Amino acid sequence: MKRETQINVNAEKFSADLIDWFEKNKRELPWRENKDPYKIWVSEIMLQQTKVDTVIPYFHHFIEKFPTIKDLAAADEQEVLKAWEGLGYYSRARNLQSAVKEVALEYNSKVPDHVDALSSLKGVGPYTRGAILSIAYDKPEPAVDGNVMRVMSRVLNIAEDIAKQRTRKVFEDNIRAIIPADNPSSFNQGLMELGALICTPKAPACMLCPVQKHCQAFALGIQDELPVKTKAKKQKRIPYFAFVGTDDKGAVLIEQRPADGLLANLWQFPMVAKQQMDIEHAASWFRANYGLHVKVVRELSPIKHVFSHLVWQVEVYRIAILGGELTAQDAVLVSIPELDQYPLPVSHQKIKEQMICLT
DNA sequence: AATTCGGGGGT
DNA sequence: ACCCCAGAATT
Repeated sequence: MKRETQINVNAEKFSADLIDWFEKNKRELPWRENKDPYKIWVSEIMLQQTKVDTVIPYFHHFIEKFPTIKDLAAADEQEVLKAWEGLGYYSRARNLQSAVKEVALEYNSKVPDHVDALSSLKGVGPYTRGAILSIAYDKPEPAVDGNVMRVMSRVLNIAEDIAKQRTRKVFEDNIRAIIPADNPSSFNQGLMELGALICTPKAPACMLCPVQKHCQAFALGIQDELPVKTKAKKQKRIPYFAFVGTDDKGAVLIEQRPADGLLANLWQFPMVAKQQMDIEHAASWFRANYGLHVKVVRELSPIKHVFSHLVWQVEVYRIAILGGELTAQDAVLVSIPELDQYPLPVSHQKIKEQMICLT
């Protein structure tokens, strides 16, 4: 018979062993220095689909630049994106600032401590909501991320596909039945820490596991079979041309990407899908789209950049801007030092490095 | 329910 | 290559 929750574990003893291990073995992380809900919030957004080691330097810089809700609410989006440059999933940064503005305006700059108010904030989903409520406000709410699903799929022997959206609810139901009211923060963080350090995706360190005696998968010797997760499909490859152009004063031509979609509002060197333009027609394409008279100088090193769902293969050309008047709305000519103010995706940072080297 | 959003590191 | 990562928004 199938049940909503399958509590084949002693909740009290499991929690006690988990929390005891966490308190003794937790890593010292910058967002664990205090319980400032704003800092917890920023860290949770940065940590979405992103490893701790990657986040740490970004977190330090971000908090130094935007120490409080009011600072972030008052900042230019451009500055926020620049602080996020290279971290990826840039809508996180834009949604975070949007939500912070909402908190500044509607909640007197205090991060909400209730489910409904938190959920209404942009970029705050079920996981982040639970993380803020449990870690910043000590409320016994589940915070189910990939770590938690991996750990609990093994502890409770749950074989549902964790790639499915609805599976998260199964784990939330189970966590609700186990999470202790007196220390939900260490419980939730303990599950994640355990997933990161011991109960790893491959070759979990079961011999070092503080909750080994509670683990169904270990008892059955099936820890390597869990969790069950269907495979993602292959990325689509898209070939592009990109152009590094400077005028007679050494100013560089860049353009801002659209406000929606991939790398929204970031800046880039002019780029066009190969499918849309033949390189023989580059000069007339620039005349038509930018109002500029250009000449292709030579080809630089191509860039290959892999995203979650697609791959850019970019042929890069050095061009000279000989004249004309810039007509493209979202394009600007900037000096090399000024270029540092503009947030570029990593793919175009690579192109920028090539250009700086050759200058 | 499936797809779209980045980028880095491990194996 | 393929996998994963303190997921959320959109379609």
